[in-house]
Amino acid sequence: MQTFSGTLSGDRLSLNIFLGRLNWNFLVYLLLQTSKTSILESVTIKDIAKALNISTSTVSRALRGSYEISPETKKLVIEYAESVNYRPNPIALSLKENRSRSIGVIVPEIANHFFSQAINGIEAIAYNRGYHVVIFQSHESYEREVINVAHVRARKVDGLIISLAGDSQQVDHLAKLQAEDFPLVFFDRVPEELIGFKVVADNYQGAYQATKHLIQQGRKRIAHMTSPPFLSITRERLAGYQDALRDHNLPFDESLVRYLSFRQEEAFQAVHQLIRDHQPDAFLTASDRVALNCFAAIKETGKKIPEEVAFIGFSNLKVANLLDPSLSTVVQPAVEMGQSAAELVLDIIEKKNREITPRTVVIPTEVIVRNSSR
Amino acid sequence: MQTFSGTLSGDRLSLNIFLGRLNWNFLVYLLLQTSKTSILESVTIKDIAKALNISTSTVSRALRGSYEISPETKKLVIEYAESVNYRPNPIALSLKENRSRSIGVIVPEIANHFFSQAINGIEAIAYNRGYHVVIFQSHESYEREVINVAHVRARKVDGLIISLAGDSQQVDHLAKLQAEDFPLVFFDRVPEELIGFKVVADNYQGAYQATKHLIQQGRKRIAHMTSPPFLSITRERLAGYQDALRDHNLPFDESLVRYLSFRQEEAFQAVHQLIRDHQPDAFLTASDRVALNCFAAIKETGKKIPEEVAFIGFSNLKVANLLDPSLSTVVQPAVEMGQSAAELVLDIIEKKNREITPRTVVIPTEVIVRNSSR
DNA sequence: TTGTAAGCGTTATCAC
DNA sequence: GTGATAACGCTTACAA
Repeated sequence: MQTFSGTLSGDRLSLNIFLGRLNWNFLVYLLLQTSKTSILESVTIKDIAKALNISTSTVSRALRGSYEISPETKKLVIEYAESVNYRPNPIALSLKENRSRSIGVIVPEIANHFFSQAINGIEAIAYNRGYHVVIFQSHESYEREVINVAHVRARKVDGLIISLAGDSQQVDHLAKLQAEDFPLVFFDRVPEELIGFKVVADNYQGAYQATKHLIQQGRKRIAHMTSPPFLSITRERLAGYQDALRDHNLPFDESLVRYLSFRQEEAFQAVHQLIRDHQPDAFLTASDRVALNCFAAIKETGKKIPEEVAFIGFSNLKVANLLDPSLSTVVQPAVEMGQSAAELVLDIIEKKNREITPRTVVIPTEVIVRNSSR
Repeated sequence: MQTFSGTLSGDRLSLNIFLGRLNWNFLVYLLLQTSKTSILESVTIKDIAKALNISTSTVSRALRGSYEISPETKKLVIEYAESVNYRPNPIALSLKENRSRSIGVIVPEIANHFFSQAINGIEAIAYNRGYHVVIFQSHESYEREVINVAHVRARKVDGLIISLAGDSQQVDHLAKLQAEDFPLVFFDRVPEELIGFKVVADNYQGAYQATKHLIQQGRKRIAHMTSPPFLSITRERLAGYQDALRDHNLPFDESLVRYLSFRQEEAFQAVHQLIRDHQPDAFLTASDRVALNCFAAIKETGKKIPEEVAFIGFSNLKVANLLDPSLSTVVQPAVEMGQSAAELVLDIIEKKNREITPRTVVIPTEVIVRNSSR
């Protein structure tokens, strides 16, 4: 390794060096054209440095537009980089900077319109702000959720948006993240026992308005088919349902409430048993999945909707609408919730220094009534 | 930087060094207990090496169970690593090995049961074989697809499974991947102009059987609502439809065929116009999305299904079943297709040397008839 | 059996 | 204004 600075002079020598550069350039150019460009390996900053006979640091600085590089060098580097289709290696960057310009999302299930639309909301915001989104599924299992959280951290995502698995009653793995100041936003299915950043739908109002609507339709025995009792969404909706009954002087009958997991047979059994033993004249159902399961179950019993039993579910507008335009719905504001969660987590990531204080963002729900005839 | 090899001798000096080691260990141990374990940074091989006063290479080898390490050292390292909850940094590994033990999946839309279930199939296989799955959406846009392909490569995924965007009539970006010998499997929406690895449903048979069924029900004017004409799935289904008509001596009436994009209004208009001007007595519809759009549109016209018009669509069993148990379906074998694609791409990745020759895997479809009464 | 050092692609900190 | 060098975490020749 030699440095010639100050020892080089005279036309002849410079000329040689100049020729040397040209040859070198040409050789590298050929190499790039053949092996490099066409085979898997991609162009690196080093390749550019060699080709242009300058140092990698200069290339790096030129590419990031550093002020200390001369305009000519800058131009040369940038144009050459473009010509060989240089792309910085995000993995090398992640290793160096210990971050990945990406956020993780853990949802119970992707094959669920609520979550897939929420992901669309998240992606829209994330991409606008220069982040990638990496998706993980817990499949409603606590264990997989824990594993996913570990992966998310190993992959050095800069933040995490999570909706709890139906199974997750322990939240130590998340408390630990919080303790480490890792940017974390809870989404839809949030843990009540942790304070932190949360984005939820206005489940209380949704349930209240839907119940009120059913009552105003003259319904008196409104069944409430809902999710597992330890989820906060369950409790909020139950409260809205109860308050609406109370405000309209109807009794709260516990035997009209059923807590369901997400399995289909369970909904079938519960609906059949209810209709047989408790004569409900209306159903208010929770979440996308539960709503669909119950809707199918009711249809199967042969009861006419809405003539014999009214039906209104928390669900995705699109799904409900497409398959039965008469289906009234408490719209789950999936996309908006996703957007809000993404904005929140990115704000936390980027303003890491000036602390933001934990807060809960409540996205309004809307009750869409499709068929008010009885 | 100094080397003492050969210059160290004498009891006193060794003793000092030994004491120095002990102190150092203790210090590092404290550090690990406090800052390292509890704050974001995770334990590295270096930390372990320091703590145990051995070299990083020894640690590395011990952890991967190399035969050249003494059993005692191995035990020591492995136990210590466990005790501090060491996890190898996958990013560093990716950088070193120029691969990531992950496969990319590009689908048009995640909020589509066919694709989200296919992803479930892919994930199941991939995880079993120690790979991660990274999901990208093209949102039916050619441009986004090209960008996604670039990202996929930058992220150094080891292989790619792709279902073309509704928009993608050019496939240069994929031909390029193929030319570079990048492990690539086409899935469901495959390019006809490229030879390569493909996994598709048996669309021809599905359409043939469904049409045959409708004919046997006494239908004579069967409309075919399908996807854009340049997609191979479209052509295959059309062929099945035509052949079934021919085999049963029914005329093929071009005015009963409609090519639809994936937008809802389009389906509505087409259905209304068909019913008004061409009196179809049955509908055979393509893909999940088109099927649902058309089903909703038919319902809206007020025509009774199946009394006035029969309906059978290529769709996801679960969706169709849940929302209308009477809906007959050509089942899209989403999960199986995903599994098959994953197996294929992993085989290609892992047997990179002994070449596998391109092939097309055809997954059987099944026609499920739900309501045969007229 | 173990240690040293180079390298994966990039940037930051020094020099000069 | 530019170049050497170290560092991010890990593996692997090559030495010892």
